[in-house]
Amino acid sequence: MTAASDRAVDQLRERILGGEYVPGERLGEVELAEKLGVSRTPVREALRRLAAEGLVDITPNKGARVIDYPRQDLEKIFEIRAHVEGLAARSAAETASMADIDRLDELATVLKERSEAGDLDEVYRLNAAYHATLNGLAGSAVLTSTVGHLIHSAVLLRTLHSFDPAARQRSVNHHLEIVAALRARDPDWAEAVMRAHLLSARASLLGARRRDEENLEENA
Amino acid sequence: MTAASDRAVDQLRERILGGEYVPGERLGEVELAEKLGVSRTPVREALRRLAAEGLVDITPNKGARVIDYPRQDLEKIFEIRAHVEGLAARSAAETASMADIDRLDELATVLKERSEAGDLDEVYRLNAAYHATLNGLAGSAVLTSTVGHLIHSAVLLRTLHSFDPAARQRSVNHHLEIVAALRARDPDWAEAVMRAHLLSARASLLGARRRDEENLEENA
DNA sequence: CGTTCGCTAGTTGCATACATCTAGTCGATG
DNA sequence: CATCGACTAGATGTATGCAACTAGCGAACG
Repeated sequence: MTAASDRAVDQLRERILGGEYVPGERLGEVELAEKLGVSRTPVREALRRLAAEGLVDITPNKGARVIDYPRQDLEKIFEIRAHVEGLAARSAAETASMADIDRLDELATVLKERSEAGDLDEVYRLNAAYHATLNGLAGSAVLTSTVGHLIHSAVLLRTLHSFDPAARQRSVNHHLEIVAALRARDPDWAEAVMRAHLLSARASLLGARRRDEENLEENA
Repeated sequence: MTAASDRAVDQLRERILGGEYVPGERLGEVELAEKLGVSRTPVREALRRLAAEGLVDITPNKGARVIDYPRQDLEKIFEIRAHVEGLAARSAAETASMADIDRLDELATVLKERSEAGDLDEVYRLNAAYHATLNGLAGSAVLTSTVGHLIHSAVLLRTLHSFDPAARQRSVNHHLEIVAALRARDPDWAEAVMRAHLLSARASLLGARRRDEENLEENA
């Protein structure tokens, strides 16, 4: 479970989150083993671990596929995140060090730049890093791993792609405002903004779905 | 990942949750393989899956141990559960069928009996079943699996053992009240009781810790 | 006497061979 | 001609052998 298996997990995760494998796509063991230059054993391990992270779905005797959540679940994910990450933001406001907050500030600032430049891929990465960092500051391994799964599922479905420019700007501002709340050591404020941030994302998602359905009707 | 591996997972989970292996205890692959009558491969699979469920902790090249959360994390777990299962109760109040509610009612009723009879082992089992059922009613696989991990960690540490009789009776009453809220189709009520239920459990936990520390001082 | 190096036993990680299951195709039969 | 069944290729599941790593002990050296 060292070199080979770890590398397999990292590479697979990156490829899945990077969109190289689309949701629902089959992930054959032998194919992956050849592509990664290892035997099937570490590949199996990797697939099991990714299943644990919620990135792939394994059916006995039938193999692994990239997970494909229904849209409804995705909305639920944002509701849960609104609560759980709200808690994390609250904790962070109470315990984070100045160095931690500075790091978060840096992420939020660069994120704002990249967003204004229209570099969506980088916005993804930074957004994930921002949330992962903040959740880590809550200082509870349980909380971090809990939310980790949820974030993966969301990134997977390219949530941000559905954002219209106005929503994206709101999102960027939320990130900065949360940093301000942390600096002010104000748990209530931090929690409230984080909740707003994620519920706003959820709303954008609903809007995107409505647009998708309308487009479908047009093309029908 | 069929017969052998599944059986291994089920047996190990039962033994861990049943307290046969205590937190921190080492879980050697060969030993388990012999005990379960299979080879090391399915045992390894099983350990990885249990790690995914949050029941064991695997360190590369050093093997698996039963997980051992610090008390602090346990409190965090109940905070998160209060939020997430609160959501689940809300959803259930909106969508559960009468048959579902009857099933939950049955569980809560038997649980009350067993609690009054002092049968704590059975109370554990029924309590876990009650929460698992209710979370399942929310109709979101994501939510169910998210909370599943959290519940495992809690059961693992024998939370209920720390309950004094008064707290246990409160807990039993909460279960029944939630059923009533579901029958009334009142999401707000259901959510509020569930939150109270879990925050009450968290408070009992804090009380138990205080008692433990006092006992330690006495024995010192 | 304490520290460090090397050895050894035991465990985990990886690769490979074999067993079992699934799905698709071809052919036989009503 | 349609349908059912057996066969076959390809995949996953399991077992086992070998390699690499960890930890613990003991002896040699400073």
